[in-house]
Amino acid sequence: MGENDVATSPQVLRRVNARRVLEHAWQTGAFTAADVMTETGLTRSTVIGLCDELVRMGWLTELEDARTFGTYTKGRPARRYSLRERAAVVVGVDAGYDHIAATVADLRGTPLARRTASIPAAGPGRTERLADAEGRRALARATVDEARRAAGSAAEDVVAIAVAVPAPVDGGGVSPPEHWFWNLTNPGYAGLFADDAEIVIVENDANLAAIAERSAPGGGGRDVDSFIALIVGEGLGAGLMIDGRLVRGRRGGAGELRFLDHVEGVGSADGLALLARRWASEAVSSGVGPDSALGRLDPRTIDEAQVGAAALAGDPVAAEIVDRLASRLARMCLVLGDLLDVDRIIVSGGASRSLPMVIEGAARLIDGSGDPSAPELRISTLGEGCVTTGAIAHALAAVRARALDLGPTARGAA
Amino acid sequence: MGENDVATSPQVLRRVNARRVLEHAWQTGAFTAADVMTETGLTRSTVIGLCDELVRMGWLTELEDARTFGTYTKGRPARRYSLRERAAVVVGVDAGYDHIAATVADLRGTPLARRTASIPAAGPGRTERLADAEGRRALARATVDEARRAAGSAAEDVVAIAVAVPAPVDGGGVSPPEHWFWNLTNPGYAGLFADDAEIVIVENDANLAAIAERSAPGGGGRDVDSFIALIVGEGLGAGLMIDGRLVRGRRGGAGELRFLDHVEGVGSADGLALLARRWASEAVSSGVGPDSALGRLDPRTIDEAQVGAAALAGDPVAAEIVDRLASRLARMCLVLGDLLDVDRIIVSGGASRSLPMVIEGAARLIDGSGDPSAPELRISTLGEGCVTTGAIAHALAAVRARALDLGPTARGAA
DNA sequence: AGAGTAAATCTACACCCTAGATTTACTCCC
DNA sequence: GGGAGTAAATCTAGGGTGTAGATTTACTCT
Repeated sequence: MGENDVATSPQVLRRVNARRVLEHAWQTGAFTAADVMTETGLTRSTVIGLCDELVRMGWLTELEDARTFGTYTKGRPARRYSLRERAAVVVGVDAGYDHIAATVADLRGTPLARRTASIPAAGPGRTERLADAEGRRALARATVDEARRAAGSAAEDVVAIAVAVPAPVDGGGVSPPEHWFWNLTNPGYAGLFADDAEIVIVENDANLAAIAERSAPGGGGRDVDSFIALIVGEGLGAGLMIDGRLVRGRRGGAGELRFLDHVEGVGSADGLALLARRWASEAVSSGVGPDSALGRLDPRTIDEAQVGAAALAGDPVAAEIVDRLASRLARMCLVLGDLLDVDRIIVSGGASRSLPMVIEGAARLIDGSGDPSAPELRISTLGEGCVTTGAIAHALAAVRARALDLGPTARGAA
Repeated sequence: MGENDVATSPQVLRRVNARRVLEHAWQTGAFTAADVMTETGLTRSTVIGLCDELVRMGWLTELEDARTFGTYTKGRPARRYSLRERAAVVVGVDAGYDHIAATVADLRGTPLARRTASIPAAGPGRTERLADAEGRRALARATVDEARRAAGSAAEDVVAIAVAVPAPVDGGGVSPPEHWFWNLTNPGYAGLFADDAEIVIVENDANLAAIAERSAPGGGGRDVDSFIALIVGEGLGAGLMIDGRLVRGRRGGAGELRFLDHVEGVGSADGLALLARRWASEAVSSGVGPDSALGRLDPRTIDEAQVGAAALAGDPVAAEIVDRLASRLARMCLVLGDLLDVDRIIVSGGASRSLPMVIEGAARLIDGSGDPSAPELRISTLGEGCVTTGAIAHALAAVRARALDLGPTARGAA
């Protein structure tokens, strides 16, 4: 009755081996049958059969330039295959509170085009943002479409979309309803893009940052499989990568840091940027000595970058703020490191660049704590695009996992 | 050259399907080929072939009493198979600070024999224990051997041993060297039992409690796959079961609660029993009113059970201690629940029985906190044997995972 | 004893992989 | 330019594993 339903049979083997070959292609660039043979232990006949099948499906291309390419020395030249990077594209969306960015990437994660849109503040006070839920949905869709067109891709080429939001997200892409901020920043993106791609993922931004760091050069890497990606900016968010996998929790809320309200020496989950501004503004309002350049700034528009710059220049008021922030961050990291036993905490987000001395100071405090199990604190090497990189990586991982199930319709023409 | 090494071939399928059949046997009791067919989608021929193979290996027995058993109505009676529960035994060891208990169980986890030994206190002050590392190793071995003999099992019948210790443990069964307590309570059990069974596991006790709760009636269960097992007694330990799997951390230290030192309203990772005694002793020493029965006790030997009993009897001093403990526990649970987004926190360990009002009080405080994401606090339904149950479950899980690899020598006579 | 029934067994047959012989497509060298 | 030499590709059994469906078997019920 069912045609391609159960099939607990030899055919399963074929699928398994096809996956292995495709996975090899994904990790390696151009390759020959011999490469796959040594890695998988399969016979040449089998490997070539599988490769041809994958070519027919559209996932691989045959390169046919063994000679042109320098590798060949003697003997019959090997057929060379490689992943068809442009068989489809994925879109990584960073949908923050004050901006939306969409990046289109090929199947290796190489960015093809990027479009960003910022959501303006309601006033100079920098707190409320203009766009409501509906506005955000429209903006997200427009930004994604623009990026896709800029990449020269058709709508059917998009096989996966991953959206990063600064809110907890459950397995179905839904954020808990209890917090207005979460409802605003995740206004149903899963439903919005449901028809645009076979795979649609909505995920917490810090979780995606953690995914990005896992494969980053200075990040998790092969040896380090327990770490936390901490996004510091206006707020705080943590992505928990423990034992090589993401810890999400019941409704995706693992890594929420409200509990810092109750931690001595921290007291709130406010971000470093927010606090730097607030403390600087307070200090200036109540008057600072003439040796501080901060005193010449307007306390209402003071900026965390200004605090960071002043601290670097040796300003005593700014230095004190940096110290307070550093000890706060250090305490936070020690607490998280103790409970979750991670090797490393990797900091990204706006404040990691505008206030580098805070991270450095906290790292020194942690090193000096004498705790042998204390985590190592690092600044992300990925910079601004950390979250987007993670979204693309996550989307690609989903594509890889389901590659053989995806209908050929979704993957452009051969 | 190698005989049974790679084998990326049809034979793999056979293994996969054999595992599926064996897994069915493990979950179901007596079964027929038809049962497996509906569950796996395999053909009768295949299923029967696999069953016969598993019988030959010793994992299954054929029952041959389709008629005797009431089930049969019409048609040719089906052959009935079932797991050979006594094909091997596993041992679960609860190696605490002040006691060692070994339970021998069959392949379904049914306990066959149990032997316990307590490690006496060095003095009436109840702090230091007599046995050193070497003494503990000897005692553990003796207790395991006695339990095994009591179960009527030969040494070769033991296929797996799981040891629960109140210390963090890494993947190799080793505890971090930095803490004397950890070195004392895990004096190299992995090496000690290495030759006694094919599978030797050393694991943190709270982690094993979490494993036990997962399959307990009131515990995790199918619907709840994020929860924390909290062991309260002299100290505190947490087993983190998030998204259906155990969170262990770099060196097994996830769930260590030293960070509570820095949490307002908690302040230390001391256990409820310890604090109950300390606070009661302090209160009595500094004098209590005549309406408190505690005043008649010797402050040096006062016991947490006495505090619990007094509180139940309405003693005001005890009630205040209980209240303090409850608010401490509630705060702790809210912090853990917030960071890890768990459905439930399940409390076990000595203090959950001697101080039930503390748990109840904390549960009320959490309910009353108005936090919609707050976890539900429950007392474990497993009682004393929680850790042992988890050790057995964990050992069995390991056996099931590797069943087909285990040589037939390890599994008694047919 | 005979009909009815459902499990067990038996008999193709398709698929997948391996192993080894053979062929092919090159380079290198005289 | 025409052989070695070489390593990949291809071809040809052959074994293992599953399904599908006809046939046989072991019962119960009448």
